[in-house]
Amino acid sequence: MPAADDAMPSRLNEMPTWLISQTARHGHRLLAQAFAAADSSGYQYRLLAALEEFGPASQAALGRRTGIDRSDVVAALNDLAERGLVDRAADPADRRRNIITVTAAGTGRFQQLDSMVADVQNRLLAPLSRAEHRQLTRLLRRILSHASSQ
Amino acid sequence: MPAADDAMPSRLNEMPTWLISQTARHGHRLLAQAFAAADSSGYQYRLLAALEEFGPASQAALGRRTGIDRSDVVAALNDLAERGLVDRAADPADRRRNIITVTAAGTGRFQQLDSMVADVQNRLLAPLSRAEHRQLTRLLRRILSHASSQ
DNA sequence: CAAATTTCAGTTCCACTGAGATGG
DNA sequence: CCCATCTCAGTGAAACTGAAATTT
Repeated sequence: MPAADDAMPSRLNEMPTWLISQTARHGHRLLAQAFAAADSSGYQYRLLAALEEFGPASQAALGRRTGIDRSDVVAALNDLAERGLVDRAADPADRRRNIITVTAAGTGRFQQLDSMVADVQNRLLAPLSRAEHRQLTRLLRRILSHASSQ
Repeated sequence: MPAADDAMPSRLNEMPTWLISQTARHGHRLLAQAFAAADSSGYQYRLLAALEEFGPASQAALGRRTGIDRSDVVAALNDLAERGLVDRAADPADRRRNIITVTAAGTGRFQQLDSMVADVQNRLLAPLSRAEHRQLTRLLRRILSHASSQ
């Protein structure tokens, strides 16, 4: 975090990578605080979101959909399962796989986390108008789709 | 990194914090690769930039100006000093302090790193026009100045 | 045989914390 | 006595790697 009382090198404040990473840091801090206060994590939220949207899935599929590493998927699902937010069951059709399913409690939890996350978005983008908000997401999506097509 | 062949939960792709952090990740990867190829680091670049712009300074001041933690400043300056890119000298006026000064070699190195970094900016923002480029930095600065005034 | 899945153990990078030693 | 500075050691989160066990 740049100190308020000491000027940053001016190069940095004009540099897109710097502005983007500072903004990402700030957003990440807001999210981390919110998840910690809810005794949860970004991994858990992302896994629940994938399960809500696509239905039951194997752990490997969840990892691919959420961009979470296979090892971290295991750990986050252990936590979700201990809390009764998801069920883990062997797949009868392919015994290498576990099929992960959201429980009713998991759906409730997800909705709670989801509105918390939406609130963070609003706080982060508070200084922007709706039009600017859309402008920003449009520009970022352009950069990302160009990046992934490389 | 989201897999190309598996759809992300649509919520995530509409979420500003997500888009910002993915973009930051991509920029960070590009920078890390470039710095590694030049056998340097982002910390070293930031420290050299602060020294170039503001002149000799104590380690604590460098840390405040660059947003680098005091511990990490020590380690990065050790590396820069070993390579003869900066000089460390005790401050005669305040013997708690080290005064850090860039050497001529350090200035040359900085200019080399600086053009490398500029190249990364251009590659990251390649899909945007100049006007969009300015638009993006303007929006991010608005978010950050609002964030730091909280 | 090769390939995919789950799991565990460990690594790397970055930001940060705590504490000691020195000095103002 | 309190505060600032420099340093070292270590912590914690996030992303990742390697390899073993199982199954396809």
